[in-house]
Amino acid sequence: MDNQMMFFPFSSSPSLGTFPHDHHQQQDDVNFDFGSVLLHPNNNSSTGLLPAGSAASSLQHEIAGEMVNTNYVAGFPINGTTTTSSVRENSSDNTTGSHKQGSHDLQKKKAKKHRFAFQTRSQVDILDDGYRWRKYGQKAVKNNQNPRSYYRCTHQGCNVKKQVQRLSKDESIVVTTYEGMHTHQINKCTDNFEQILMNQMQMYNGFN
DNA sequence: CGTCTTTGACCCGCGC
DNA sequence: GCGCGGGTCAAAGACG
Repeated sequence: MDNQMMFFPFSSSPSLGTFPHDHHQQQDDVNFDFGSVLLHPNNNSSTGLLPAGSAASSLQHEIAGEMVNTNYVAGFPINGTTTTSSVRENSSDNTTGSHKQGSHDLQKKKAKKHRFAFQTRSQVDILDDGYRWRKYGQKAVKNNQNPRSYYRCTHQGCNVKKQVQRLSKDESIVVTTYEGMHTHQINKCTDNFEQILMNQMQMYNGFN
C-alpha cells in the first residue's frame, strides 16, 4: 500500500507561495498554498492531519470515490488494492508505446506509481507548473458534472501524468493529481514551485 | 507542417 | 459472466 497521495489544501494555513505564471500565456493569479502536506492514512506517522469535515475531506470523496477513512482530509491511495515495497516511481519506467499491455504489466505499472494531489482555487483549469503537457483524454466521472482531463508530460521518455478536475460542489476549485516523477528538469523559471513541493514531500514523507 | 485537442471506441479491474 | 466506471488509444480536426 505504498501508492502515495498527498494533498496540499489551499485553505488551511498561511500561504507559502504563489503559483508562477507562464511567460507566453497570461493567466489569472493563482494563490497556491503549500502549507499542509498530509500523509497517507497507512503511514505510521500521525502528524499532519486536519480536522475532518473540511473542504479537503469532502474533496476526497469526490475525486477518489473510494475513501475508506473520512477522518483523513488529505493523503489517500488511488489504487488501494495494490502493494509494493517501493514508494518511489522508477523514473526509467518506459512502458510507453502503442502496444497494448497485459494485465501484469499494467498492475506492476500501477503499483509503482507515486502520486500526489493538490487543489487550487483558480479560474483556469491548466495551471502552469513549468512542464509541458499533452492532453490525451477526457472523461465524465460519476457524481461530478465536470469532466476529468488526462495529461501526459510531453518530454521524451518522461511518463508523468496528471489529472485535472473541478469540484462539483465548488467549481472554483481545481484538483490536480500528479502520477510519477519527471525524468528531466523543469524547463521554465518555475523552479520555486518545484522546489517547494519537493521540500514539503521530503519533510513529511522521507522522500529522497 | 508540427503540435495539440477532441472524442468515440476500446481495454481493464472490480463488484454483483 | 455481465455491467459499470475509470483510464487510454488513436484518428481526425484545429491551430499557429
